Amino acid sequence: MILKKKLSIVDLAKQLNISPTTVSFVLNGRAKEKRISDDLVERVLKHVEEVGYKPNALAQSLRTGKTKIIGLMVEDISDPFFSSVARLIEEKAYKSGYKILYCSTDNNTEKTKDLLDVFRDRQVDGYIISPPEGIEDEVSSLVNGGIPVVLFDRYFAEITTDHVVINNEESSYNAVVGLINSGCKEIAFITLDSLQSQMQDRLKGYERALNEHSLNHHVKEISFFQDSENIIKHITNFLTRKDNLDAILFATNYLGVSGLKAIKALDLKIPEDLAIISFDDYSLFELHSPSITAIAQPIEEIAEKVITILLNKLNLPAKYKKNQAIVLSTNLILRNSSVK
Amino acid sequence: MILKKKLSIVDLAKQLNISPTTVSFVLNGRAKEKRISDDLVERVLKHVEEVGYKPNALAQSLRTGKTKIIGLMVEDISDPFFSSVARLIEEKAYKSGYKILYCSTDNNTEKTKDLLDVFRDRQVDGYIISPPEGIEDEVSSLVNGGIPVVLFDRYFAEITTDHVVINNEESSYNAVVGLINSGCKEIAFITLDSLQSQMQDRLKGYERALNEHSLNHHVKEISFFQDSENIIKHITNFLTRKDNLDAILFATNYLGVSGLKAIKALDLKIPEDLAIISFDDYSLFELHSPSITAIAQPIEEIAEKVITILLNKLNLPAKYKKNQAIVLSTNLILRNSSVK
DNA sequence: TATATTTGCTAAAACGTTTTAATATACCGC
DNA sequence: GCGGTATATTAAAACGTTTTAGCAAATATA
Repeated sequence: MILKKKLSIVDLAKQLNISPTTVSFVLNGRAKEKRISDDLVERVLKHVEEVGYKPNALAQSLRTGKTKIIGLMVEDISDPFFSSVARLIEEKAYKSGYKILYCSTDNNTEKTKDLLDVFRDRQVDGYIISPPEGIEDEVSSLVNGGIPVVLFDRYFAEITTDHVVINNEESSYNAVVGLINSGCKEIAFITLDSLQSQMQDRLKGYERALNEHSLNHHVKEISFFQDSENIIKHITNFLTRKDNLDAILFATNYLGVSGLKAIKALDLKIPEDLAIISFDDYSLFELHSPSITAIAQPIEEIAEKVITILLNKLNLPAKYKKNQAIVLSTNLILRNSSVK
Repeated sequence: MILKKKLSIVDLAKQLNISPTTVSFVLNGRAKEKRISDDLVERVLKHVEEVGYKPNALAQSLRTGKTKIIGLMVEDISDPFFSSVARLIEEKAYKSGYKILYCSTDNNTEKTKDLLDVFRDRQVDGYIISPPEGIEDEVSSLVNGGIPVVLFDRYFAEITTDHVVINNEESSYNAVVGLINSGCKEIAFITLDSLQSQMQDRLKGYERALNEHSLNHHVKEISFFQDSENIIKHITNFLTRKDNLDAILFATNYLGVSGLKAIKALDLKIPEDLAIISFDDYSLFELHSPSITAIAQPIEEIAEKVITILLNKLNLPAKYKKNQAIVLSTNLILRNSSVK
């Protein structure tokens, strides 16, 4: 890769004594259609190869309106769930010639709106978003404007969009039933004070399981906008106040991690004093002593569905763009923390 | 954010009955310099505000040659170390109006070369790279071409570039000395078969510590291109063959994690049978039983230095662009796994 | 031989900015 | 009332593509 003065398609055309139009047609594979002679096609391609010409992507984008860039907004790229999904999405996107412009929303509505503006200014071709609360209108106008958008991890019930989520309610229902079957009676649900669909559904599943077995509800909602220190404090406080609990379901992996820290500090035994299940599996839960039962999301499948839907929308004619709502199943990985 | 037909600066000018040039000058804060009357400036700004005009970033980039995009290449965005650094870099970049185009290199030389081409085609203004082996020439030509590049986590001794790394040799030296002081005699180093600077330096530190104490070397190099399953197999095999070991230093966090899995499977006791220290701290090491001593990299500081250097290079005149080689210190977090 | 069709290629406009160089008017001193 | 300078604004070129519409020559049709 040597950085000479960059050649333009006009330079190229001059060198070949033909018009830029012809070069462009050849390069865009429209030679047959435009009846460029095979001789000339070959001459162009050979020369392009020789001088190592690369078109200016900006100029192409300006002219065509297509950037081949996908905007990816996740809650937090340093979260293991989101970074794993992002990794897989990136891989598949690059394979189809798309690049990823990314950002973390922090679940912050205003920040997200700004970021959407940035993406729009940059004219990304499509959006992949794990949306915070309060951006329904913005998502709507994108969708109504015919711009490909795929939501994941959560969605807005009020607006029709393509989205890929998991069966949150069923997942937490099954987890809680598992706890009940292993003898737990006072089961807490530690979650975020979030109205996002995935959080609400997880709550519903928890409540349904308890109701069906006539058990007491113990819900602790923690504000999303806390650092890890404070989350631990709140959980510690909750556990100290509620000293009759015998199990906890954590609604996200980082709540689970903070919970484990709190439990360790309080010197409680898992699962004897307290059985544990957490959403979102990862290596920590596997290696922990005792190992932690987790609701594993099908990360590969999520990424696969998200990018496939988006690429289809990007490349297929509008009439095929029916909205898809994909609901994937989780996998309850039973480990020692939930068996009394 | 409503998606009307997008207005151009020309439309705006027509509506105001002035020339696009004037609008452009006002919008770029060059009104004073260009002696646009205060009246007109106000009229323009008011109208821009009213119609919600946003300039087309592509056209701007095409004209100015600046994209306000930074290309970020990390080894693997789903690795906790890299995703944490990426997160912080992203945050600071956005604050200065820069966006991040990112990708994972997989430490794959060819893939990385392709990705560099993609970034160049997209005309990113600057590069942040944790480089794989074999891209010295590509990095050289960027640097020689006057394009801002900052390497991190590792660098190339043969070429002068700005880079931000940690004191790898000293860090592993100190870790090994720690193990020796707590009575270990047969200390293994499990690392990657990598010629990258950080890996070589970590190896050097290990060897120097052993040599100074006349102890036996036990180095296990694992190929980078393995999935986690195979890494565990190799470590298990190594541990089985070398049954006289009493301590291990892992050269990266995921080697550490795989090592813990292997150790668990072999039912060895930490630290009684085997003391453990790993590079790169994260929550798993803190919560593990016993907790795992780790060499923590100063993630905040790394991100801060990287982005500061890059932004300076992007915004300061060329003459100030002296290369900086930053070496930061790690923090050996002593936990139970390394105290016999 | 005149007319239509196909073949092979291109000129010029367009995308939406920024920037250079210029113009036109007003003001000033003398 | 004339040269000079400051003031206020703009026309046009440039960035590097793609694409529309069209031209000329060659071939087919009648």
